[in-house]
Amino acid sequence: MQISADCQSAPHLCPIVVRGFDDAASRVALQPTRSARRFVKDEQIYAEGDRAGSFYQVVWGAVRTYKLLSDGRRQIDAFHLPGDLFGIESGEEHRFFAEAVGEASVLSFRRRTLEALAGADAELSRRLVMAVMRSLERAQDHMILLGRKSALEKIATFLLDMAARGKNDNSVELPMQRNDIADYLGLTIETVSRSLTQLERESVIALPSNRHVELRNKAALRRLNS
Amino acid sequence: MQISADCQSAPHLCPIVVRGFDDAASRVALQPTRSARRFVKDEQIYAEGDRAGSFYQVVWGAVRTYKLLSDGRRQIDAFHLPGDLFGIESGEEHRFFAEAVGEASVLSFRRRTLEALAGADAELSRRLVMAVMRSLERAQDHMILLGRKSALEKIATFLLDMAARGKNDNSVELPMQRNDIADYLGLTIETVSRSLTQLERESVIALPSNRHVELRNKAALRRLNS
DNA sequence: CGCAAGATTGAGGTCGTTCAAATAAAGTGG
DNA sequence: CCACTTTATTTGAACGACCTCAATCTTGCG
Repeated sequence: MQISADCQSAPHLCPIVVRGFDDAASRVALQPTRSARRFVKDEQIYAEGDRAGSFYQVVWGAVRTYKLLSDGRRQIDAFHLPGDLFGIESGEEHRFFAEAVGEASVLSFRRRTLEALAGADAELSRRLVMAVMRSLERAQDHMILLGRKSALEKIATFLLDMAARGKNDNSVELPMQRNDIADYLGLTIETVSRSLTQLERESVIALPSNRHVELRNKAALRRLNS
Repeated sequence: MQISADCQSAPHLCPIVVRGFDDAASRVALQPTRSARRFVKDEQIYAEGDRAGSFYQVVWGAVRTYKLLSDGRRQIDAFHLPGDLFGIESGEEHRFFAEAVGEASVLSFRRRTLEALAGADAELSRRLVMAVMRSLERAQDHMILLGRKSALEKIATFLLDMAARGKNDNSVELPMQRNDIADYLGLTIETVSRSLTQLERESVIALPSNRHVELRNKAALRRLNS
């Protein structure tokens, strides 16, 4: 696939640029193996233990990566939105499961290609470090949430984060259902639901529909965010 | 400071090699700014918000990195043992507090020096990615612990991890106190104490002293580990 | 419309916390 | 080395936040 002006007319077929990968050199270096692949809701992109021959970038839709305990308990470590890279590994195997949250379009890149190019291109390599570092920072921020925040604080942090990642600052379109939110925040669906209801009762948010949250009182959310 | 044969006679003055940084080139590249600095128990190495001009390597002792919520709740994200690097940042500021757990000796490296060298040395750069990736993997494993494991499972995982990192597989010398374990596992000191006591009652471990744990039944611990 | 899946709500239970007290260990100065 | 203080750890009892189980309500979709 060639990166071309078609990206204007058919953006879903082209790699979305992310901070740190937005110059011409990187775009060539990161040329995907083929055009974007479409996944249906809950379709698996890769499984834990799969050989990590590729990594991925969300074009549109959302992707969840998660781990499972032997008895089925699930911890979602991240939601990946358009532009986000996921599936980069240091070892030979994927350490998570990756699934489409809803319908999603995902580009894949050959890992060996990037490694070869990164070996020759120090700047690209430095940028790859930065991309991984950003994942690390997200993971680290999530640890204090999981370990030390109350249910209400978790929900507040989650909503503010989703708002910051979306287009509109005060209106959040959630790509995932309660199920996924619960497993991301280390809660049950019931507690997620009750917390959202409570915030709505207190007029901190409005819930016009299941997937749509209006942030009415961001100051209150920020106070909960600590 | 020169890397020399003195490292044999006075190892605490020399950079400890870590996997991925153990060849001659890396040793020169990672030449520390000065000899190891010694920190007393609970002494701060850097604070959240400090300019991240250096990063560090533990020579001996242990270091904790942690975040605080506004009301003082603390989440320790990692314990750093001899050989471990910490304090590598993608931005300009440190995102954690770092303190010596007990008495500790720590080497520091100028960040700008490494960045310059990594720009010229693709291999060193690739290894830096790997080092950061290993941190990321640790953080990701810790998320499922914090979000989905019970107190007993958390303690079991912690003990097995400490055992794997230490010299002796069945005898763990803990460098930190209950306080730190609690804030690492997202528990209270009381729950940590009760969980350890319970494992001792069940003869899964023995506690000859506060800081010393003998793993008597690793199979049982692994079962709890998931 | 009718069904299945998702979300909410309620009631009750549980695991981990909180608060309090007792015990043990580690310093400290004589 | 011992008495004394301080700090760390353990233990107990009661509470509470979140979970579990169950029922109801809502939404989405053939």
